[in-house]
Amino acid sequence: MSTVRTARERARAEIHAEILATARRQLAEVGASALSLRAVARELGVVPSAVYRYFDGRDALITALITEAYDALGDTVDRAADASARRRPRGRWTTMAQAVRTWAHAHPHEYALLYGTPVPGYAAPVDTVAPGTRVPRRLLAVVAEAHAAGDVEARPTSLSAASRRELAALLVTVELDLPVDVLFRTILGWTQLFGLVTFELFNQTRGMFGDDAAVFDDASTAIADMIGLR
Amino acid sequence: MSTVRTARERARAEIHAEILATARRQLAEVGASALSLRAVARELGVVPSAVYRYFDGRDALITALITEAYDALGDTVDRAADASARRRPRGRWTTMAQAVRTWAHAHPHEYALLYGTPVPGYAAPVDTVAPGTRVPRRLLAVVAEAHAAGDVEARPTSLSAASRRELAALLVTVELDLPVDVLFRTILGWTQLFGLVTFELFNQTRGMFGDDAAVFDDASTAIADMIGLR
DNA sequence: TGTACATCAGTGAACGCGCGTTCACTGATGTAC
DNA sequence: TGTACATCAGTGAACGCGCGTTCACTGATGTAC
Repeated sequence: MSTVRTARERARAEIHAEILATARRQLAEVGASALSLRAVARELGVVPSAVYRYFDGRDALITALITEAYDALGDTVDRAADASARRRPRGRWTTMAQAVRTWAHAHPHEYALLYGTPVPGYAAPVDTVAPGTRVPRRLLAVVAEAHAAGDVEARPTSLSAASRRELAALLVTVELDLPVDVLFRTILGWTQLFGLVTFELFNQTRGMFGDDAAVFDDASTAIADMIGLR
Repeated sequence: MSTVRTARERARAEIHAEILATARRQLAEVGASALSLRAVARELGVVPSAVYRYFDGRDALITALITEAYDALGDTVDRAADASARRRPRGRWTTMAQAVRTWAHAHPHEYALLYGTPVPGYAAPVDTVAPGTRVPRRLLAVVAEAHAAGDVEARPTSLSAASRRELAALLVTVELDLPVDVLFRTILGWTQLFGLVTFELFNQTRGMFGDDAAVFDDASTAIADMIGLR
């Protein structure tokens, strides 16, 4: 019950971290679907069953990696948003977009784990939902700040009654003061952004452009304009 | 050398088709990464090595499935484009978008095979590239028709010199007469469309809306507007 | 400070599973004369 | 029309692999008195 950690506790925390780090390394190398508990144990120089002292099994390991990855990307986007806090909303958006793209290219397998085909036989538990919403939440928050400052152009967007209802409900959930149209366009921007990154990473744009980065640059600006950010 | 097919030839073609059909069925059930040559053989009531008479191995089987799936989606979009040939470009676009979404929801694992995480250890051979470009080509063709008919709004789009160069080169490749801006916005629309469908299918929008279809409807219209289709 | 007991990290062996691919073979189908 | 040979679809057995998970165990660390 003391705050002093015993040697055992310290060792435990350390090895827990080492397992995660090794799993992360292997994820980066072979991808999620080829990630194996046995291989992690092997690399750590430990018998496979030993890992069970720390994780309930392979699924628990993957869940931990998903959470970690969502948080890593979330931190990246937060940093981009914070660093550009004094810039115009349009510039903030493109800064965040760049951050997402750069992270994705630096961590393709982590990105695939989050935004690619769901791992077969694995059902994401509730624990991963909250970190998974960090990026869209932050994007929305930045747009909401811009809106509050009068920096989002009004722009007529045709929406069905059903959509308006869905979007209004969502606004209540995220607790933001935003016109339904702006929320809608921001969601479009969010999906557009990740659609682009996914296409790039999964080779759908293969050979389309010699310089993907340049096109992405203009694309993220175009998205900011579409949303109406000034 | 005769055009009359021997019994052997007919049997061969039939079994080739049966293997593919079984593989397709299993793909739909368990997904690409869990697709197993042995399981296919088992379901066909044949010994695993027998499949090698028809396909060079698991990768060849997957390649065939990818090609098939691209063509199935390509046909679907072509049909949507043809069926809406007399409508306004804006309506054609949303019709095609709906077709993509409907097909994806009806064939989630096929969709994942095409647009999800690349299958680990599998390198898509050149054969799959051509069918893989059918959809974007057709989308572009429809926009080009609209442009020729004066049904695409001019709209200033800021593009870097590098992007303009890339896009101009692409225009030459696809052999279309289209302003660079319109090409750019169409590509954005294409990625946006698939970004939406992917997010929906891979559960990124989980619990965001009660009625995804309604929002998608408005989204595809918004994309058509963004492109400038009348 | 020293002893007796409880905790728990890591071992080692095993279970049961499925996979892709190879290879020598049998026996039916097709072909040439 | 009938025979001899060539082709080739499918068999059966095997190779070698790796996987996740379980369980009884040993021995070191921690705790209570």
